[in-house]
Order: sequence, then structure tokens, then C-alpha cells
Amino acid sequence: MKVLVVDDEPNIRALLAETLRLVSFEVRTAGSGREALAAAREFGPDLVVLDVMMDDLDGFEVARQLDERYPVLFLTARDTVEDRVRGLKLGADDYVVKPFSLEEVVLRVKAILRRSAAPADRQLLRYADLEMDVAAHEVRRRGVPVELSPTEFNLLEYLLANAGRVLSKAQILDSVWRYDFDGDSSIVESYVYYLRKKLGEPPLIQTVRGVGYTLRTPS
Amino acid sequence: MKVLVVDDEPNIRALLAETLRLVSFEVRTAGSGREALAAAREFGPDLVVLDVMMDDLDGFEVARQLDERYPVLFLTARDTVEDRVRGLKLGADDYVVKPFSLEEVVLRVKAILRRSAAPADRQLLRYADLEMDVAAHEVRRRGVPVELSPTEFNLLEYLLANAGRVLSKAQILDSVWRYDFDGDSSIVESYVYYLRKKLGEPPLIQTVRGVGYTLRTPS
DNA sequence: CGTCGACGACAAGGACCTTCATGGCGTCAG
DNA sequence: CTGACGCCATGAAGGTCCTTGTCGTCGACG
Repeated sequence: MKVLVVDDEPNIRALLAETLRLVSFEVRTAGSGREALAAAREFGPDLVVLDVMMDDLDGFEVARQLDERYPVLFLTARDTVEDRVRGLKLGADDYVVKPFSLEEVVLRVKAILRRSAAPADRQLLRYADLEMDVAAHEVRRRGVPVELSPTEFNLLEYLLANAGRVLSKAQILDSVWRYDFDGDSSIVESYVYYLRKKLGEPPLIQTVRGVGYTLRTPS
Repeated sequence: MKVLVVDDEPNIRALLAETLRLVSFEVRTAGSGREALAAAREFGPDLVVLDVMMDDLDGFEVARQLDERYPVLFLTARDTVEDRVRGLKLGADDYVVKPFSLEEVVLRVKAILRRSAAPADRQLLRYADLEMDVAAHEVRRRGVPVELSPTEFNLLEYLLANAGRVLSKAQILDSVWRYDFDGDSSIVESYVYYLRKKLGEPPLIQTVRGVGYTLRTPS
């Protein structure tokens, strides 16, 4: 699947490009609205990730000129509430607010592509007796609903998406927390602790001392 | 596969270059950011190993100017990790913290190259009735899980990767321990002892007196 | 408009584990 | 037989992780 990333900040652009490559997308980037239009014509992406705030043409203008040929994931700043409305009116498929977390972006991108391929399907993540309905924002263990805060939910989603694999705290921080978070990784320990408490017995999140955490049934 | 190594410390540079050559990479080195840019253009590497802290251009700047054309493995100091790598990963595929162990670097390099070729892999190392799932950080003997500390795990991984070959204690120390470790090689004896105890019977790690250790079935 | 509760961030302690040095003892080779 | 080498036990030092408590912010609700 081909994704075009458009942002005028090189850092963000590269961050997104590399992250999307890591999850197996073919990525092209553009640093301005004009470039974006050219790149879209030539590259023929399945989706465009598009910053709203750019110098030459703003994201909406670019989207308009792309003329609904491609699904768009907008990147917007928090304070521009009006932008959201405009973005959705223009037929944008979705948006994320800066500063986003990488996991958030990847999930939205996948969601949009899934939607345009086979609409109205519901993503169910499952591991052992644990299941998560992402769309409904619902988590159940043995059928019993578990209430989670947003961060707890995101963390669990990330663990579920990588079930069985050991994830380092740095990795989790990089993926689940916003990219401008500058605290240290002990925050992850706390959230793992909260999750464990809410998810109950038997424990599903295992500590691999000196390495990280993983979702695994205690054999 | 071609790797470009960029570091302004000649020792580190040579250490890395030699190690990577040993595992059959074609290696070119550069001692500064500027050199790196020139060398990359001319050499066309498959991957760049890039020190973050350099005099003229720092690693991030170099990575930016390389413009995502090559995957990058960053080398960073511990205190730099929290500060700058997080969120400012300019398209880096990965990073290792100085002082690293050589095995660590080799594994990351291979992982990145494997990843960009065929993603979503799960590396399984196997020898006799012993198997290691690197991603899950899990070791089983005859299907029975074995709990290992990080160093024990790394040592076993190295032995597995070189199964059948006799490895000297010095070699093991050089590969598995961080390059600034200054104790003596008796530490290897201790860890071999720990491993043997945890892996149980029949013994898989054989002593070759006066030479080193090797993974071999006791036939 | 004020209060309250939920949530996120963070720090601090203590329990536990890992790493590593040291040195005695067994064992192998010459 | 004897020295060199490797095995193993012990313990100190430091690190990692869990758990709890606190504080500030934000939104809901009275």
C-alpha cells in the first residue's frame, strides 16, 4: 500500500515516513502543497497524510485540488477546532491532532484503508480470554467489560497488536505516548501496573526483567 | 550488503568496521558528517551506522540531509536517548546506546536490513531440542520454558548463532559484553555455568579446554 | 460559578534480581 | 605429580521493577 506524507517540518515528515515504512507501507514524502500535488500525480498513493498548516497551499486547498481521488488523513493543531469541521466537510476521511502518538497515526491510516477496501467491518483484537473492540472502544475479559482510561486503552491496544512480542519501555513510549512527551519511561511501569490491576487474574502482561513487557499467558 | 559507518572516534569506527566486515558486510567509513554525506553519495550503502555526537554536523542533521534514502542505525549516549532520539528520530530505523556490545550492533543491523526486505518476521533460533524466539525473548528446551537474565539470554543467543563453532572467552567477551567492559574473562565462565544450570541435561555447552566453549550435542 | 472526581505525570521506598569479583576446590594434561 | 585451567559458591554493589502517594489539570455536574 502506498502512502504520501505531506508536512513542511522535516522532522515530522521523516518521523511519519519511517514509522509507516516500518509497518510495511511504501512511502513517498512532500514538503509543501505544490510538491504534494506533483507527487500525488506521479506516485498514485492509496492514501495521503496531509498537514493542514503549510506555507504555500494549506492542507485543505491541497485536498480540494486532489479532488477526492485519495483518502486523506489530516494533521491539525489542537487549537484549530474550526479546522476539524472544515476538514470533515471536505470529505476527509479522518484527522489526528498534533502532537499525535505514532500508534495513533498508524491505526488511523490502517483504519481508513480498511474502510475504503471493505467498509463497515469491525476490528476485534483478541488474545486468550481478552478481547478489544476498537471501534466500540470496549474491552472484555471472559466477556466481562473492563473500564479503561484513554491511555490505558491505547497501551493495551499496542500490547495486543504485538501480542507475544517483548516490547521495551522505550518502544512503548515511542509508540503510545505523544511524540513530544519528555518524561521518562517509568510512566510506562505505572500504566502497566494500572492495567494489570484492572485486567485481573490470571495476569496477562508479563515483565521480562531488563528487557520490557509482553502479553503472554502464564504457562 | 553495503554499510557506511560514521563516527568521529577512530577506535569506535575501526571496531565497528572490522566487526561488520567479519560478518560479511562491505564496509566504508567516514569520520565526520560532511565526509558521511559525500561517502553516502558515492558508496550507495544499504544502511548507515551513524554516531549522533559529532563535531561538524550532528547525526540528526546528517540523517536529514540523507533525506530518508537510507535506513539509519543511530549510536547515542545514554543521556541523549531520552532527550533527543525520542520524537526526533529523523527516520532512524533504530538506535543503540553507547557503550554497546558488538553482538547488539550486528543484530540490529541485520534486523533493519531484514525488515526493509521482508517485514513482520519472527526469528527462531534452534539447536537440537533447544529453541529461542528472539522477539518473544523466550527460550525453550524440549518445549519447556527457561527463564534467563538479559546477559544469559545474550550469551545463549551468541552461542546459538555460532552453534558448532568453538568460541574463545575473549571472543565471547568482545561480542556479548559492552565494549567498555574491563573485567576479566572469568565472567564468561560464570555465565556459562549459570546457563548450563538453567538449561539442564543433557549438557549442550561443551568446554574445549584451553580454547573456549561451543554449543554441541554430547554424542 | 464552584466543587468534585477522573486522569495523567511523577517521585520515592523497598523488595527483589543481576552483575561481577573473589577465591577455594576439583580436574585435566603434560 | 603438579601446575594450569575451569567449575562453583559466596556476597557486595548496583539496578530494575512494583507499589503507593501526591499534585495539577480538566471536564462533568450540581
